[in-house]
Parts: sequence; C-alpha cells; structure tokens
Amino acid sequence: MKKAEATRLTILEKAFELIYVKGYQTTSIDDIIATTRVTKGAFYYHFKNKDEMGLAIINELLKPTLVGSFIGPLQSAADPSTAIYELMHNLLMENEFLKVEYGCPAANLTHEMTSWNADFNQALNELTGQWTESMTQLIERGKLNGTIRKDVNARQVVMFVMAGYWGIRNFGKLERNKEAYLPYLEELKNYLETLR
Amino acid sequence: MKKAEATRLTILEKAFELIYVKGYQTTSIDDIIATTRVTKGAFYYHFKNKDEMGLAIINELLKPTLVGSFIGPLQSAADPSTAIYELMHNLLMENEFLKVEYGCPAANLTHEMTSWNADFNQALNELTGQWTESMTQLIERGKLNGTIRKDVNARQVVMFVMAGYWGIRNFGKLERNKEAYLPYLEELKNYLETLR
DNA sequence: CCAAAAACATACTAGTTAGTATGTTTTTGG
DNA sequence: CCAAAAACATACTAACTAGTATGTTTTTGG
Repeated sequence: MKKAEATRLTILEKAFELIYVKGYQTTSIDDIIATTRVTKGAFYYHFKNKDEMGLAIINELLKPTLVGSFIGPLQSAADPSTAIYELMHNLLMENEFLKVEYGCPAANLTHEMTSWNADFNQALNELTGQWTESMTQLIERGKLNGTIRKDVNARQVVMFVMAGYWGIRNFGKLERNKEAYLPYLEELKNYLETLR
Repeated sequence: MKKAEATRLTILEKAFELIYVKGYQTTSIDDIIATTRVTKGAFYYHFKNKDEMGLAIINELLKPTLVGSFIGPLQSAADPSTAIYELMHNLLMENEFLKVEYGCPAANLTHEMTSWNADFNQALNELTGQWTESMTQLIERGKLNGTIRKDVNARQVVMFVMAGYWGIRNFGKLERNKEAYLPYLEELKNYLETLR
C-alpha cells in the first residue's frame, strides 16, 4: 500500500496547485486528472467526490503547512512585536510557496467556499482558529515577560493583525507585485512597536 | 429608449445580487435570466457576453456606490482618526447593503477574478485606487491641520487600514457574525489614536 | 503461487454552461 | 401611419461538468 498512497498524494498536491491558481470551482476533475495523468477511475477510487478531495487538501496539506510556516515561528518566540513582524515579512516577501499573484490559499478558499459549504467553512475555521490561538498565546507571554504593555487586549491585536495579513494579500493580487506589501509591512512594524 | 434601459438595469442589479451571494463563476446566465425573468435574447441584446455584464456591474453599480459610501464620508472630514474609524464602523456594523456572511463585493470579485481576467483586474484596481486616493488625501489634510503627526506616512497608513478592512471581512464570512468585527474595530480605534 | 482485494482504466451519462440562430414584437422618427 | 430599427423571445448547439458502470491490472497476505 505504498504506490496507492503516492497516487493519492499526487492528486492532492497537483489539485491544490490548480486550485490555488484557478480557484476551486473552476478547477474541474478533468483538469486534475489531465495534469496528474491519473485516470478518472483512480481519482474516484481515492475520493468519494470533489468536495471530499477539497477537504482532504485543507486537512492534509494546508493544516500541516500552517503549523510549520504560520504557527511554528510564533511558538518559540519571546518578543511578540518582533516575532509577528518577522513572520509576516517572511510570509509575504520570502516564502516561495505563496505567490503574490495568487494570494493566500486559505483566504482564497474562505472567500470561495464559505457561505455555501458548511464542511469547508468548518475546516477553514479550524485552520484560522489555530493561528489565532498561537498568536494570542504569544502576546499573553509578551505581557508576562514585559515585552508587551499590560493593558493590551490580545484578542483585539490578533484579529487586527490577521485581518491585515489577509487583506494585504488582496492588494498583492490586484497589483501582482510584492511592492504592494512594503508600505503595509512598514506600518505593521510601527503599529507593533506601539504595543510595547 | 426608456424601457430598454430599465431592463438593462434590472439585469445588472439582480445579477449583482446573485454574484454577491454566490460568486461570479457560479452565477450562470440561466440563473440571471430566471430571476430577472428576462429572456436570453434580451440578455444578449444588452450584453455581448457574461464578462461584459460583469464589468458593467463594477463600473455602473459598484463605482457609484463606492463613491457614495466609501469615499463621500472621507471628503468633508477634518479629523482623520475619527473619520476613518466611523467609516469602518458604519461599513461593518451599520451598512444594511453589505452583509457579513457575503463579505465585501469588491473584495470577493478581486479574489475570484484577478489573476485570470485582466479587464476585471483593471476595473477593480481603479475602484480601490479611488478609495486609496481619498483616504490618503484625508491623512495629508490631517497632517496639515494638526490632527495627525507630521512623521506619519500616509500611504503606509492607508494600505494598513484598507488591508485590515478587507481582511476582517474574511473573518466575518468565516464566523457569519458581526461580533467578529468588534475586536477589530476596537483595535483599529487604538491604532488610529496613535497617529495623533 | 494464487485467490481476493486493492488499485486503476475506459467509456459512458445526464445535467449544465455560455453563446447563437432565427425568429417576433415593440418602439421610434419622418 | 408606417417602415426601419430597436428590443425582446424561443429553440437550439457544442463544449464541459461531476459522477457512474463496468471493466482490467496490480498488489498483497496466506
């Protein structure tokens, strides 16, 4: 049972790439089997239907990536202002997996799927919930170790910062150029400094 | 040539509602003619194809709304911190046209259309460009009248604020509840106060 | 090694899509 | 009032969609 797992993974990875670029609805099963060179029989052997594959992409590809790239860098950090800025800088400017013209995969799926597919909504909510959680804990730690003011409301800050991240991805899509990220990052730095 | 214009406008308005709720790609021409009770012949008399209709929605419906609801409140304002907060509060909490579960129409279209349709991209870019412009001017005025610090970078602030607005709409979609907006708005207020 | 299960392959279907061809009705200007 | 243009109506098409029916091949455990 090794080759079969590889086939399944190929489908998930290639389908994810297509969906990241084209969107979920406009990526057809025929698109997926054409680029994976896996037949329709194989596809439907591994997935009951398209939505089950979509959920598998979120749970099996996006979640681990989220933990690695979005949450990991926050867990060991002691200085929240610096850690959050550097995380955002890395995600926006350096991460070679996330392309400016295609935005943030989780945000794309949220925009497209939410409000008509409850399962996707829940899976995506868990995704952002984990990120929120880890960033909130970081700020609370900062309040304890003196790097963040005691009167700062962690939940507010996290919502504010995460909203900014998702929104600036939208600008990147529009302008198709990472330059759009720079003024945002500069002001994010200014804002984060006010929390000290 | 009065009735014909009414037909055209009906198509645009009903199509916009459908697209706002369901998305552009998943709103079919057949959906549109069914809800408008306009026949396909009439539809294609008024619009060369679906994309031409989509662009007409942006240019003839979204742009005027943008000027009225997003730009108007900024033009007469003297105190940028207050004006921007109140604009956002109004857009998020009070505007009865924008529904929390469906997000921001312009952001939705940006997410969906950009990166595969250059015409939509340009139209949407113009839309956000106008908003950016008016908010930048407001901040510059604030720097002159003493309500904003001289060392504030207007462009940075505008990108930061607008990114936040678009991003928090995403949270609203996920949680389907305006409560998600409240911590964001509180922190926005805090942030805007630091610009004084 | 060999049967049974797992994994994959091919050909199809029924429904939906944007768009067109070809009409008929309604409006308008002289 | 009446022809011509504008506005609309109906019936169709070709391409695409997710999904299925029915196979064949490959792998695996005893």
